Amino acid sequence: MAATKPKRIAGDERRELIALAAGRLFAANGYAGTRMEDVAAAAHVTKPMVYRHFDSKKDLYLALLARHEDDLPSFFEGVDVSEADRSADSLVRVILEVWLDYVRANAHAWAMLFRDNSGDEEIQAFRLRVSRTAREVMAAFIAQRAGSRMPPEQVEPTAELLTSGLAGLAMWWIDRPEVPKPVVVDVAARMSAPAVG
Amino acid sequence: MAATKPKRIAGDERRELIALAAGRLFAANGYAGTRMEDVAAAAHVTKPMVYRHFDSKKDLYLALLARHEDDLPSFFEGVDVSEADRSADSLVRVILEVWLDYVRANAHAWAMLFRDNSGDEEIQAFRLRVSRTAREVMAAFIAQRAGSRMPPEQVEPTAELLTSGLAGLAMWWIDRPEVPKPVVVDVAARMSAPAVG
DNA sequence: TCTCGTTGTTACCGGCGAGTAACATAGCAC
DNA sequence: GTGCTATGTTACTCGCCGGTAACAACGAGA
Repeated sequence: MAATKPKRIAGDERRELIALAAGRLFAANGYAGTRMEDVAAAAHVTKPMVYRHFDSKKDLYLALLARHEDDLPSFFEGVDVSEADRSADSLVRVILEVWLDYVRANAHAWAMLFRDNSGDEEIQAFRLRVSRTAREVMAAFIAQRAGSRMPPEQVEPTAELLTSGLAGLAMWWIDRPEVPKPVVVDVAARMSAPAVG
Repeated sequence: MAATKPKRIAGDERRELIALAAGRLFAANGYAGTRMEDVAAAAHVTKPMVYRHFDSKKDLYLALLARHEDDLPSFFEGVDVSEADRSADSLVRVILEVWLDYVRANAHAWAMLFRDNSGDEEIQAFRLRVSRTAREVMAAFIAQRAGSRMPPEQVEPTAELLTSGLAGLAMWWIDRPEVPKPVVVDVAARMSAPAVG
């Protein structure tokens, strides 16, 4: 739409443009919620061009996931490992900083790898609402218990970390019936302590 | 297939059987990965029966989500709030116990509300692999830093809680560009401390 | 026993979207 | 200029699956 005349572009370059567009769409709308025609349109091409570069929709999606997976370890390279002069706490903070930079710079990749995505807008909205409620309940609890010891602007992100972490821990436990409950309680209690201890 | 003769059952009862079967399938295979015909078969009925009780596939899915959402607060009722004689830490542990009981008893509901589910088996497998790798890396880090202070069987669940929590925190931050990075670093560092401090 | 509403089935429609065949042309090699 | 290949398009096919019409029979109540 920028150019009325379809511009001819080298294959490898076009492939990158398609991958880029597809990454955005998949991250935003999920696998089922993204149509190949949309991908093509977003890359300013038509469907057969997409299929010239990727065998199938799943192939395209998995290719993107694989690429992002390969990129992941690269963020470690940013960590300055001259930790001799660093306190333990300081090292962790450096790692977290680099990690957050990576996340910001690769939001699409992060979303594809870790964000939930049913593909349906209404369902998405419902789950967002549930998550928000859980976060609010948790935030209220944290504010009540950690109150004065935590800056207000840190309450919500702390609540998000805890609810997400506990939800993940729950799934982990569901998949491992052999793990005794006290173990999980101990873990959850210890990790919750900085927020609600 | 148990009975060769199709058994006649009261409407409300049938509706519950369909909801139950659908819950299992949706939790296991996700929204896109579940066909209405499968739901019907799992409830030992045919498709039109499902549509007699639920207007559409989405209606069925949302009805289940809504039901589970309504059930959620019920687990709080199990908490003995006579906290006067309880230490702060003990109260948190009681809450966690009750919560875990709820999770075990309602695994399908929990999975529908919080588990990611693309619907495609291969994609699912890929994401599981990425999560497992992340958990392993984190577990190694925790073992190295918290080493002697943590029982070995608690390392993996702790790693799972942290990776899930940080992934969630990252998504939260991506959606809120206005939040300054130091806030997120502070939160992540404080909450990580019990594991890697 | 006859009726009628409820429970159930078989056998279909229709559309959406993944994937493709066949054709068009830009532009480099010579 | 004259091919020849890589890049691009139009215009389809086709299967899957959500949803439905039409019909069958059970069994409670008269």
